[in-house]
Amino acid sequence: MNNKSLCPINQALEIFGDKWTLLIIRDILFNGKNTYRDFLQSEEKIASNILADRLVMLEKEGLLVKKTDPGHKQKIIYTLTEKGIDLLPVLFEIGAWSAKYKTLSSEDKTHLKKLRIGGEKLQKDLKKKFLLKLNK
Amino acid sequence: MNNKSLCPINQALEIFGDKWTLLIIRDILFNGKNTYRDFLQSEEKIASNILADRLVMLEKEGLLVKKTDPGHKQKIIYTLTEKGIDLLPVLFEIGAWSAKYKTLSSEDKTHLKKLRIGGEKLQKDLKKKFLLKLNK
DNA sequence: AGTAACTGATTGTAATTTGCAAGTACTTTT
DNA sequence: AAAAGTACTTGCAAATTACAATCAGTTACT
Repeated sequence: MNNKSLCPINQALEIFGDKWTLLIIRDILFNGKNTYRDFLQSEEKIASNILADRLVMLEKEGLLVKKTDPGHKQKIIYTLTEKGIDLLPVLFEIGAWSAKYKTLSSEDKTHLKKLRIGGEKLQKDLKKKFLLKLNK
Repeated sequence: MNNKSLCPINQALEIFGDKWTLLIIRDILFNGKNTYRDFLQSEEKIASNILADRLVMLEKEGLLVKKTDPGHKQKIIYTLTEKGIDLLPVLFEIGAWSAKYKTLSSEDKTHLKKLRIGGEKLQKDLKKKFLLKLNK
């Protein structure tokens, strides 16, 4: 499934047009996860080989970087680059769509409502927060 | 790959989290396509069995409806429902992301620039246009 | 009326991707 | 020294996708 076209939608889908990639990015952006274990343990139970594959791909594509935790040689912290952080608006719109058409848990509903009310500002703040993480 | 979780992102991805579904919707929304042949002939060369599968799924999920062309019994016109049309913001954001990070054809670049300048208004107009199509 | 082209599919088979369970190699904790 | 935690890797079965061919009804042409 390689390079079907130069269409912007298609080019984007060649990176995150699958069932798992955006879930990993969601975990980082909304659920505070940043290690292999974190991702493995998330609700949807991604398989370890798929996870490894996607992490390599996302790094290759420049959406995230690996950093070893200082004082914890074995631990690897996955951090989004700006290119990755900039998927925030995409995830917001997907969330908004689900909020309108899917039955969600009341937890998710209030969470999404907050996001909708916060809107632009909240997205900017979130982006700033992750850019800080990236640069330290 | 069924019902991994109730997370809004995941629920959405279970519908359009693959390489093809959003391309079909893009074709309808941005490229004026609305028949099986149209979709088959688009740049990325979707296989006919995959296309058939996705169209059935999208109808089942309520994102599009089939209408037979009056005066052309064989021809089936695929039309987005509001649920489908409401993926417009998602596609916009994906386009914006690609505009920032991918090398695009100059054609696509000017197209996306127009969309960015048009912004909200353009999205509203597009939605109205497709709602009209749906209701006639 | 007969034939060719067009329509939305379906079928069969090979290639690819995913899912699952187990294992590896190294590090940190106890 | 042993146990638990870390990021993966491996092997194999199952599911999905890709590709080419075919089908059956409809429309257009002569």
